[in-house]
Amino acid sequence: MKITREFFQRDPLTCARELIGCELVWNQTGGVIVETEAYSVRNDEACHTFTRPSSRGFVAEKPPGTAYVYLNYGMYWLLNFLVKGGAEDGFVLIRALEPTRGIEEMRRRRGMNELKNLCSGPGKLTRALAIDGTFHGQDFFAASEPILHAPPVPPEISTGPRIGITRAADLPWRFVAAGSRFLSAPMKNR
DNA sequence: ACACGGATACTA
DNA sequence: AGTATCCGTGTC
Repeated sequence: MKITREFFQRDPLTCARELIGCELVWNQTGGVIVETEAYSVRNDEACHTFTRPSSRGFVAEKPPGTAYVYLNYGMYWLLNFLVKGGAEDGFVLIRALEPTRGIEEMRRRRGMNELKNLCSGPGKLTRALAIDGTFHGQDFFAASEPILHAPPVPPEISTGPRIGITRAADLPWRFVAAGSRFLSAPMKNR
């Protein structure tokens, strides 16, 4: 089932949860999303909109579902989707995939053989799918080819605190496919 | 444990 | 122009 723009016209927590299990495909490479994080424009000091005026402008101007891609630590592109038009605006960060498409091509781009290491992190999966800064602001729902597909059956989900942040580090806004071996880090039980 | 690396947004 | 911070990864 194809994901439409309306999917992203809800709050970030709902979108982050329901993206787990969806297949993300770009140019014959991709996988099933097994880890996401929600970021909210309101009451979330970890969201880019809290410290970046350019990010607030992005939310104001772009339609829901737009790709928000930025360079972190000077080396790794991180992929988010803009969530807008529901109870809260914000972003969903895509943190890990279970590889399904173009595995040999992703192995080449990553210089890695082990399947569980290809897309098990937000910086890894963008490199595997060849996503970079040119994707920032791109509206995938204006294109003909869908890049997101909903699963026939929603997977079981675990939640916990987000990874790698300093502000609002206590909020349990990380979502993973329960028991997946393709995560960026193990989920703490709660 | 540590180095790597650059955009963004501050200060002045 | 100088500084602080940042949603990470591979190798040490």
